[in-house]
Amino acid sequence: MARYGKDHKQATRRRIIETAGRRFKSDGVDGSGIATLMADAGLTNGAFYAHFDSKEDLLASTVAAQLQAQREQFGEQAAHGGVEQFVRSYLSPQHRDDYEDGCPSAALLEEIGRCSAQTRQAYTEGLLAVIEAIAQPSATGDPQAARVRSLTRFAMMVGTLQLSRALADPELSDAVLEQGVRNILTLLAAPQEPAD
Amino acid sequence: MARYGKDHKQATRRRIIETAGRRFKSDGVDGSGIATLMADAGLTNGAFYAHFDSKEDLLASTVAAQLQAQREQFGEQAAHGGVEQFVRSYLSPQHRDDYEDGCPSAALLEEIGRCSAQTRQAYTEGLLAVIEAIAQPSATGDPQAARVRSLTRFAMMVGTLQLSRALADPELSDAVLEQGVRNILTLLAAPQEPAD
DNA sequence: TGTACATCAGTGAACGCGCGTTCACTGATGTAC
DNA sequence: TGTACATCAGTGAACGCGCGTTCACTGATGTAC
Repeated sequence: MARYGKDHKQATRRRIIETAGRRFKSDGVDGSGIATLMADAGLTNGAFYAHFDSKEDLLASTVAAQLQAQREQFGEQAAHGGVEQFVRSYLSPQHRDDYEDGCPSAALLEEIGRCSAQTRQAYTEGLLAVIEAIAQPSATGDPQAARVRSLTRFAMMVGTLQLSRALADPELSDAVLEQGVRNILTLLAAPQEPAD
Repeated sequence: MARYGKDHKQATRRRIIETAGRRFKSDGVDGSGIATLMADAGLTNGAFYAHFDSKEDLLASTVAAQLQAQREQFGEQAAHGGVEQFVRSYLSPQHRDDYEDGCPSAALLEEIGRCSAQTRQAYTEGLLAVIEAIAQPSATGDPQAARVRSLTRFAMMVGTLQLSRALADPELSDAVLEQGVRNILTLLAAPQEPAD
């Protein structure tokens, strides 16, 4: 064996992915250079390619890890506080002002939309797993339709959070978040299949 | 006078802003270099700084122009086809697949969120003007509350379009757009101020 | 009418810089004997 | 136990490249006389 234990390299890789997730979310993918990403993990730029094939490879791994962490977090929130508390927490000023620890979809959706089909595939699968974790377990009828409803409500929460981040007027931003909560609760209470 | 008429430079500036809007929306701001932006307008890179102070100056001007064009377009759509047709058109596969001619908010919201306060101020004002153009003229009660409701519904449409662009599964993407239309129509039909 | 000059939108080469990526090297450890 | 060697995660300088930005220059036009 070499100078490190057999789990050392794997642990380093996980650490890079973890700090890169925070950096990507706060500064954007194009705004985060390899040297900075590695410095965040306590390393120098040269070691990067011992762990990843390319920057896009890191992005795909990071997105998958972020979504997995979100799935666990949302699952707990939904189990403890119910759906309403989850919605209030997502559409809160605290979440709006915290890019680093916030929702990866809200921070990276646009850039993911412009990525390769492979990266988008990884995103799609990870997001569907998140959706399963927060979906109403009591949902009746077609499970595929219930999945689409949850996914769409989630997209609407993402858009609301993104707009609240872009608005320059803090009061307006707060009001949009509050209205967003009302809208999502309205959708959750509405009859789900009108006429068909 | 010089070799061009007195409106020539102004017309060139408008042309740069117009082509830059399309390029920014399809390739992203960081993905669009000055040389490419100028070539799109039939010019070379050197002429850029006779028209704009910096790339961010162009971005702010472009965002303002894009929102003004969208205000006119949405105003016509809402007047001719009503709100429902406007929603169906916004959340359509055609719009999803057309970045260049599509909604500037859907393409640039994330990047705007990371911009200077000045650029975000320009965005906020332009977007509020768009919202005025599509707001229900028959809206009752507090006009500020009606504005927030319209803005939030719009944010939700933006998020739905963005997610449909990021999903790798075309059928799922279509289904999310359709569910998005249903959700927005549900919100439009819902009583607007439950209990207060 | 003809010539010399002023104007200024646009050209295109060059600037320094930071990017993603490569690679020869380091040095702490485990293994062989 | 002691010495020589193999391993390999990580270092740090260097690569070519395209970025945003600058600037001396061009050349078609209008003006002066």
